[in-house]
Amino acid sequence: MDGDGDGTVSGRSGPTRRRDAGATRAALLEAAAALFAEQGYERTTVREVAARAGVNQALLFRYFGSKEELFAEVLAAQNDELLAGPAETLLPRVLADLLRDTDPAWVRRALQAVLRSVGHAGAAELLRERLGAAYGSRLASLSSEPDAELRADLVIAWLFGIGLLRSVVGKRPLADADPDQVTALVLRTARHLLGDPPAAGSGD
Amino acid sequence: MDGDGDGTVSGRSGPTRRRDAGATRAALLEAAAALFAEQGYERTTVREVAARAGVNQALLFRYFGSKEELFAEVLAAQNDELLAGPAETLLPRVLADLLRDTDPAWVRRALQAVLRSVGHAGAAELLRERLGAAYGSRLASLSSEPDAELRADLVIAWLFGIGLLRSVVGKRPLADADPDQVTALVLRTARHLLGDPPAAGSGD
DNA sequence: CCCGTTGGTAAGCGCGTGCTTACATCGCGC
DNA sequence: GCGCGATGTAAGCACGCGCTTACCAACGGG
Repeated sequence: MDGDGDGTVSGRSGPTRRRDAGATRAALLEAAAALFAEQGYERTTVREVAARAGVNQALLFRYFGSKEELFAEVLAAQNDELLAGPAETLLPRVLADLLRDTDPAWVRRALQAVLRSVGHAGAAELLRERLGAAYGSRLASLSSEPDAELRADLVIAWLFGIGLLRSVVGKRPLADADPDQVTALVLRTARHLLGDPPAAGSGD
Repeated sequence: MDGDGDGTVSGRSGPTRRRDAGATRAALLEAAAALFAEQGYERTTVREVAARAGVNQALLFRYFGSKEELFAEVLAAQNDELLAGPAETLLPRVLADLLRDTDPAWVRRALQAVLRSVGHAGAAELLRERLGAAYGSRLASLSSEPDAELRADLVIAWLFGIGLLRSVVGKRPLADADPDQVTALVLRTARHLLGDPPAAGSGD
């Protein structure tokens, strides 16, 4: 920052931020997750992500290789979070995530990102092969019907539809509804669809 | 097609197709509807639409003004189709559209187009202000619960979620499920959620 | 037949996108 | 202190996008 350091000769003035690769990388990841959730993959540009992270866009490519790989890492970083917990608490927890009105931690916004990015193969794959598969097997374990897996899929479809209609589309009255009221209706109806749970201790 | 008509001087060889503005316009509309349903708005380029319609892309702008207006016309052209019929047949009919496996007439593919284009304001508006509002009032009329409108919204969310998970995401077993089986499950469960219909003839 | 309007074409424009390049400087280990 | 690799910067590239322009010829009416 000495007097002769204004670098106007070539416009290459070098670093003005303290160097911290880890923080830079985390800032990009968080900015990307937020923007993908708000706008979806297609409408989010790498310049926007870098600006929100407060870094130069070239760093996005240095740390993540491409926009595509950044998206993959955003999804992967949130994958475990979305799959945590046992089957019995799955529905209330996913509903809580979907219905939460205050700004959640970015790690909880994956569903919004993928719902807004369904045209992207990576998002569709996450919905189908990871979330869908994991949610499906857990929800099916709550039903003793012969078509338990199909019923589980219909519940998953409902969850995603709720997220879509409330947060992405903004349809009232669902968009403004009291989360507890929605949750109560959904849990009761899902219970009806799934039927009785398998007997836990009836085996001889 | 005479020997001296190879037009290599300026590359402006003039028309090679018989002129029919109406057919051209319809071809563009149909091609756009199909591509928007397959790929969503963002990933569909005007060159693709024109190529599928078998016309020069400049005609897209001549007849529709912009890609944006083309999309609006595609949605508008399918709006009435999606809203036809009374409340009692709404669910079976929308489900039939969503679950139909053979290539439907393009006019019936609006839901897929909008589900794949939810990031686009026009699609979101259609889902919210037109389809959502119309479906909502009709479904709410099938319920005598005090929160009938919210329950109707939850049914709409389900419909959209089913379309999303089956056609856009391709999640099995829902993607491969027998339409009649799905319809039976959904109708029964929706009936449970909506509760008893209003009394039709109890007034004196 | 002539002329004006209409519909079709090829080529090109301006801009924004994802991505790259070259340079500067920091920070750490020796 | 020095050297080198790591990290940050500004500028720029190649390409594709939506859209425009200029031209040609078909078509229908007078």
